[in-house]
Amino acid sequence: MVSDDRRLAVLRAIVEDYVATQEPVGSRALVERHHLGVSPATIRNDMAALEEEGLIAQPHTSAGRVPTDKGYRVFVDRLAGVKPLSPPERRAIQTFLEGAVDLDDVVGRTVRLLAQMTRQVAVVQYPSLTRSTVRHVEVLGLTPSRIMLVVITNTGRVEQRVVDCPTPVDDELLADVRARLNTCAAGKRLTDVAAAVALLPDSFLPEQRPAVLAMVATLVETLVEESEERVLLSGTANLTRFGHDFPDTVQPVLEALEEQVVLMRLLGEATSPEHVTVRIGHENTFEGLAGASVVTVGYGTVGYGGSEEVARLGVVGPTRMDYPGTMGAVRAVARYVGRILAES
Amino acid sequence: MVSDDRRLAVLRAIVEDYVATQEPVGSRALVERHHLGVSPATIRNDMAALEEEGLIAQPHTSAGRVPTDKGYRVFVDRLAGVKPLSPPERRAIQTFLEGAVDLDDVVGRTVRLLAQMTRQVAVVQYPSLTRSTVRHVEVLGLTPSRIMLVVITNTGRVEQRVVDCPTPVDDELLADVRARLNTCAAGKRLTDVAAAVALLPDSFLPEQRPAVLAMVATLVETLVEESEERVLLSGTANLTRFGHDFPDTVQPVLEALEEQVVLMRLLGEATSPEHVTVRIGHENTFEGLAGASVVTVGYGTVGYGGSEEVARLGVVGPTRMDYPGTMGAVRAVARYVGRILAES
DNA sequence: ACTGGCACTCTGGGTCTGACAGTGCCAGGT
DNA sequence: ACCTGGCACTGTCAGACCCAGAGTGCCAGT
Repeated sequence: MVSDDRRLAVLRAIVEDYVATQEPVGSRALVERHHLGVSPATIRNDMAALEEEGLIAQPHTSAGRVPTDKGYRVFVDRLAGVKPLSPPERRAIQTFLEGAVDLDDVVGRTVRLLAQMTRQVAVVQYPSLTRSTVRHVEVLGLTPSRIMLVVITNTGRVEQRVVDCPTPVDDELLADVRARLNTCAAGKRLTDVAAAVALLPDSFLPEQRPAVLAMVATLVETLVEESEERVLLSGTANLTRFGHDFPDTVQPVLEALEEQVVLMRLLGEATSPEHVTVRIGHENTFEGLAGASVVTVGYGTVGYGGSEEVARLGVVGPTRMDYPGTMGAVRAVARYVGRILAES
Repeated sequence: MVSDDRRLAVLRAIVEDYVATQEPVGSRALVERHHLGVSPATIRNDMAALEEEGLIAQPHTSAGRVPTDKGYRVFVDRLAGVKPLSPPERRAIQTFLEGAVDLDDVVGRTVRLLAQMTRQVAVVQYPSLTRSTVRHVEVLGLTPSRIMLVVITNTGRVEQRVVDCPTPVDDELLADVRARLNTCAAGKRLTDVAAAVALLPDSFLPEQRPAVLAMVATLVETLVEESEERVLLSGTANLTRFGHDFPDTVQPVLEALEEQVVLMRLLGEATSPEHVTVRIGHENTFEGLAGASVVTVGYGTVGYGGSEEVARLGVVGPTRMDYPGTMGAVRAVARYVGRILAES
């Protein structure tokens, strides 16, 4: 059918215009701006059909049409590509990220960059502990019975925890534990460390065992707990830009973004780890985000023979967002971050 | 003068009512709620005098009066005390904070707690590096020419940085550097470390010197740079609660809060380190915060013979806030955090 | 020094109106 | 079978208008 093609063209035009103007778009404006070679009346028929299918809706009788969540879905899936960035933009990303001095700085710069580029709220997950490996375990005596454990991962992340040992630990034992912990754990994936060190205490003298047990237990606990990973947020001020229909829209979003758990779910629920994932409006499981869309993608170290995803990043914005542009920005930033991480 | 006393009482009543109702308060309502034993007309005279002094103002002719920034200032300085918390509240603080497992957790819990208690935006500065001391420096070889430095402070904070050395470094040299760095730096205040390690490279063999120099330089740089300290933020959703006169009020505040620099200034500009400091409206140097008040206080380790301030925390809210209550909450939280930090 | 009374002024909310934009449908043309 | 022009209909939005209410300032009286 010829009309099916045109209907989709109309949908695309509606989405584009609505995103640009923020106002319901009518049949006349449509034929004027997009040089479809037909009359408004014809468009109206197509619009009626689109509305029938649930892809667009009108706020009230005799207002223009507005895309529904489902309409955006079709737009994203079938009508829009990912808009690649211009070379200058790419250069800007690269130079900005390359200035970072450590992992915190990389993540911090990334989140700010993303917020600024998309003019929306950006979310970046710290590189995952569970998928990365242990580079080194350090054991330090603070006092005879207080030990500090420091774990350093191959992504440059550092975790530390203080342990209260039941019995004092002398320097010799300390060095011993350090050495043996490292032989057991170094190079292992964090998820595998628990198994690797499980039998370690047995190889120590009985009177040393309680202290060693405490340390090992804390180590394992640290790795497990911290795999509830941290996320960084930036650009909340951008939310106020669409503050016309305020607090109803912004308040729940802000609240959602303050909940670590919700954030993690947002990032985690991606269907495909590799490609840019878009969740539109009610597709979000958290109801406060019913009016928001989330665009995410995995990023990670690429290069060691195949890409391995380490964590995710993305942005949160209103359903009426520039999907191609946002997806392009998110994807580009993810690639560059992955590259930076791989280098360090 | 007897009337001077009453005038202040009127000011207090106006502030309290306005904070409670968010609406301009008139002479009639005043005499009804606060049983001042005089007639509205008398109050009106007092109000006229207060307005003369610039302590209150009326939004338009024939509306009630609203406190000015200057009025709040007088209220805070002369009329209001710090409202102590109830014992149950104190217990709640304590148990909540005691559950923390490491420094990040302490700071994270603190900021969330403060936001929740005051129902405003909370800001907590990480315990300062510059005022704290080095507990341990760890030097790790990642590859022969890539070294990772890890600094652990007495507040439990960890900073790490990767160094690219001009020449390869073998394990022996590594151990040597580690040992000597620690003898030089351990126990020193971070600000003094630069001086303490300045001469260190000279004691190494000429061919080792470049590598050692690189490490020392990075170490010093880390300590200096990171003393631009980090701050944590929570409760931005609370801003929407007074969203009546929206974006104009909230937008600049959100923007200000995203700027690390502004945040640091906010916390840093306190006049007195020990006591709760309140900056009201235009007293804030950042103009985006002209409609906001900032309540801050220093916190730190107490106990080692005298209290030493380590960092600051506080909240940001509208000028029309409950000052006594907010000040009480801020002070109480600061005390408990200080105690927790001292213990660990 | 305080009070009651009075005239004045401004805001806020309610209703009403006309202009406007956009639709749905129908009848006619290709 | 599809497109088009025309027309009647419907809802929103902005402006005009008005009234009631709240609050003030001032003055004369106690």
